[in-house]
Amino acid sequence: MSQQKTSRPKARLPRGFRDRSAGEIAAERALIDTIRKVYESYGFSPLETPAFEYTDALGKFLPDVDRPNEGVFSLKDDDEQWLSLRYDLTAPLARYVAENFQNLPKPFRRYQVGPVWRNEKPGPGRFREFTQFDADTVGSASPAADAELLMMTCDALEALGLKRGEYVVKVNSRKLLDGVLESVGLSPDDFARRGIVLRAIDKLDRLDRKGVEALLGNGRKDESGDFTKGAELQLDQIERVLKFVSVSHFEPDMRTSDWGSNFKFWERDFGNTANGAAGLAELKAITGILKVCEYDAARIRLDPSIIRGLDYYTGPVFEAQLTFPVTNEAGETVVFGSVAGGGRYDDLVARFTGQQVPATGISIGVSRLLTALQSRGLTGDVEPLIVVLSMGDAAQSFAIARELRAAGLRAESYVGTKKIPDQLKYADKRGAALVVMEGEDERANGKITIKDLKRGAEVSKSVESRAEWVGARAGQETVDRGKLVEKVREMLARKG
RNA sequence: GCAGCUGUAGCUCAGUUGGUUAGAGCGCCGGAUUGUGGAUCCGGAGGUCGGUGGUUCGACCCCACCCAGCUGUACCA
Repeated sequence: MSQQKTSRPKARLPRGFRDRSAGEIAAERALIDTIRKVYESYGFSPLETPAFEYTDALGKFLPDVDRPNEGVFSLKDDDEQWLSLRYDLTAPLARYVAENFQNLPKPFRRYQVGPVWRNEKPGPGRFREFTQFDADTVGSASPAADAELLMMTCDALEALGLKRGEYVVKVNSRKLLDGVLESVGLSPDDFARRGIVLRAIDKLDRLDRKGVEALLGNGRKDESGDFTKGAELQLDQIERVLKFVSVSHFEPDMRTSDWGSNFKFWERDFGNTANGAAGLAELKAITGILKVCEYDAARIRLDPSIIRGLDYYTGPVFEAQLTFPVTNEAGETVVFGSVAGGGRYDDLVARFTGQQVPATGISIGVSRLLTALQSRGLTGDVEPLIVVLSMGDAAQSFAIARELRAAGLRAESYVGTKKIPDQLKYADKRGAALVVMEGEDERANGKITIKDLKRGAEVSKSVESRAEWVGARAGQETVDRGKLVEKVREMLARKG
């Protein structure tokens, strides 16, 4: 026996994964339904792809090694080919488009919602399995496609109950930053240093100006003593880069709701570079559309510090942020990061077909958004539950439950083996609204008893002794058997 | 990956300056109460004190290594 003990498995969740129960599921379902309605109203259609893709389709082999990248969950199929769990919904879309190219309408517009997996170290609010909700337009190079996604994101957030000013969708273009770097004298081919600069700018949210300066220069040491290598820029180069991104970050006075003045400022600064000019042209086209459609800078704002993930974005990049404070599980107020992000990726499909297919998309982080919205009381509604106690044979209580279900109510019959007090405890724990009892007494008199658990709980607060509590029969009524459904409806309505 | 902190019952945690049978609360099971959820009381089950090795007459406690978790940081397509 002691041998068996040592081999007993420990009941534990793999780290970075979560169990989710009724309340959260209902809330997520409501959130997804709301977004879905908005996306469908724009003409996007659903697509589902499997959790697994061939690792090379995801582009996730380690450089020069015949083994998948760390960061994805991978396994070898029995034909020796590597499979990986998808880490986002964009790579599977690119594969789908490449595989079905000739049959798809162009532009191809689809939305997809589902879990994605990342094999990384989890942190507070960061998991290895989470849900994303994506919308993409494939096969259009027009800034109209980008502008539409921005407007649709605003509509979705507002459909979820967010007010103007409680969120902001920020736009930038990768080409702008390339223009800045070019004008500063950093070669576009210096990928390593460019990457460090991008990452440093991406950290503006979390670090102060000094920290970002250090990362752009010689490097930075954090509180734990760990050192991060910097981009080795000269002081005047750092100055120019920070001036560009600081439009919205360090100098609130320069934050402008007038898109035009930003453009003038940037044109002077780096409009003469090829990348800079191209980026400005894109953004002007997008903002022109937004203006006419009356999505002003209170909702969608240019922000040069928006960078997003490094690799596949080729033009405009987007990020939606919440502007109100959010309380986390520990009860602390936290600055909530982005709840959606995306951008233009013109080269992804070309990986498969060799032909460039312009594409743009945005992805809502469902799990994160849910956390934020829950603190504002967005919850899914669940039909009240009625528990029928088992007081004779099971068939009897099943019959009552069936009668209630036939009337469109949500009813379950107790299928355990316990006595009445425990059955009531069970109903209580389930959060049931009502309990129905039909024992020998009732049956003999053609009656049935219905108990309102919430009202009973109220009564118990003023009850001292057990005899009194038991005798009170709190919140319950006994009526003619034939009036079951009628009475149940009445009691449910009374609560609401 | 790097750094710091933490591992004792299903959960949250006490505890021993090294000394026989390791504790509490919650939860669970049974009872007081054969058909009434709260409150209260009684009883019970549940632990190789993260693992391995060492020091010692003796280790849950001290030492070394390992493992896991947490926090920060890096990476994050």
